[in-house]
Amino acid sequence: MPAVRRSTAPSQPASSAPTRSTSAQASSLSKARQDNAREIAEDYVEAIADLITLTGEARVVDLARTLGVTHVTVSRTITRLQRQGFVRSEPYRSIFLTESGAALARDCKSRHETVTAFLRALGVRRETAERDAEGIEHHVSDETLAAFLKFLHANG
Amino acid sequence: MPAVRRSTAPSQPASSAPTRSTSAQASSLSKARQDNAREIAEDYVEAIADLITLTGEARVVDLARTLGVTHVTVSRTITRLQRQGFVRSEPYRSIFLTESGAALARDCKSRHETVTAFLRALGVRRETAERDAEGIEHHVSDETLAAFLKFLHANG
DNA sequence: ACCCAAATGTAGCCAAGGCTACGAAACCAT
DNA sequence: ATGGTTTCGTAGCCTTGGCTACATTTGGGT
Ligand SMILES: [Mn+2]
Ligand SMILES: [Mn+2]
Ligand SMILES: [Mn+2]
Ligand SMILES: [Mn+2]
Repeated sequence: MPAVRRSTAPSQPASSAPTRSTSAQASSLSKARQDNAREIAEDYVEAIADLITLTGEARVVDLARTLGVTHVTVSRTITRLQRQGFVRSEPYRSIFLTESGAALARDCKSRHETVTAFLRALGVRRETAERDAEGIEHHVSDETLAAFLKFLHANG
Repeated sequence: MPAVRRSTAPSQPASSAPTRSTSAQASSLSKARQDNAREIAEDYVEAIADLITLTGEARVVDLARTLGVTHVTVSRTITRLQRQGFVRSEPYRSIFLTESGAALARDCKSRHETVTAFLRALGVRRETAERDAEGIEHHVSDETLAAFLKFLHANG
């Protein structure tokens, strides 16, 4: 008798179906992948802006402390951010934001604060709101952000 | 005269300050890094569960379409998920969720739906809600999720 | 049975984020 | 000015997510 082969589950035609209805979902999902580097960039420029405001300059060690990574990781990432035009820096000097980088930082900080305030308004504890906002901030579209602001204005 | 050295910005003591106040923030941020693989895992198990429900089985090609990546990427990721105990699969066969994987899938799907419904309730358009939820779902803590649900019940 | 198209796997490449270890530069006191 | 501490850079390693090109296995049709 022929070996049983076939998996142990099926019981339905399967296959051939998913081809069109899923493509919409695919775009939502595939996006989320490559965007990792962009999220990192956002956290960096925001941290750099904060450090400059708070201490006058952004140094590698300070960024490493703020971001919770080693100075090596910061150093290499700064190289990438410079290549992408968000910062400029010279060896052993502190780091500066370019116009583009500063603009991104402003945008990120704004989103960060809106998300945090929104979660707080919903009754989430400060610590949790801060933690969740740190991740959520990178995924709120302008439309959703507007909805958050509208809610805040209505429940101020 | 001694070369000018020093960067072109400062004007403040700088340094030495950020060391304690930043550590809280660091934990929020450092988290967001390594968690990338976990987010991917969540999207995979959720997609696998959906495919099994919809078509009876989850095959590599279907996953590739759903997730918007090539079958090669899916294949390798499945290997990792198997190593981590979320799925089991044999060469050329369809993919199954383990108990652990199924549990994670249920949790993710639940979060996904709650976030989507919440955004919809806030007035965000369906398409935008779907897209944003796909990213936000991975960053919502139990506490925040509870706040979302509370809002939904109050504004059902 | 056989053949071919589709599905899956493999090899090998890249970018990115993380790390440790170690060397070089800068800075601060003495 | 010199030396020690701190900061920064480099080398080299790992993991992961993506890809193309190519090999292999399945499975359906003739
Ligand atoms: Mn963040
Ligand atoms: Mn932030
Ligand atoms: Mn997702
Ligand atoms: Mn999802």
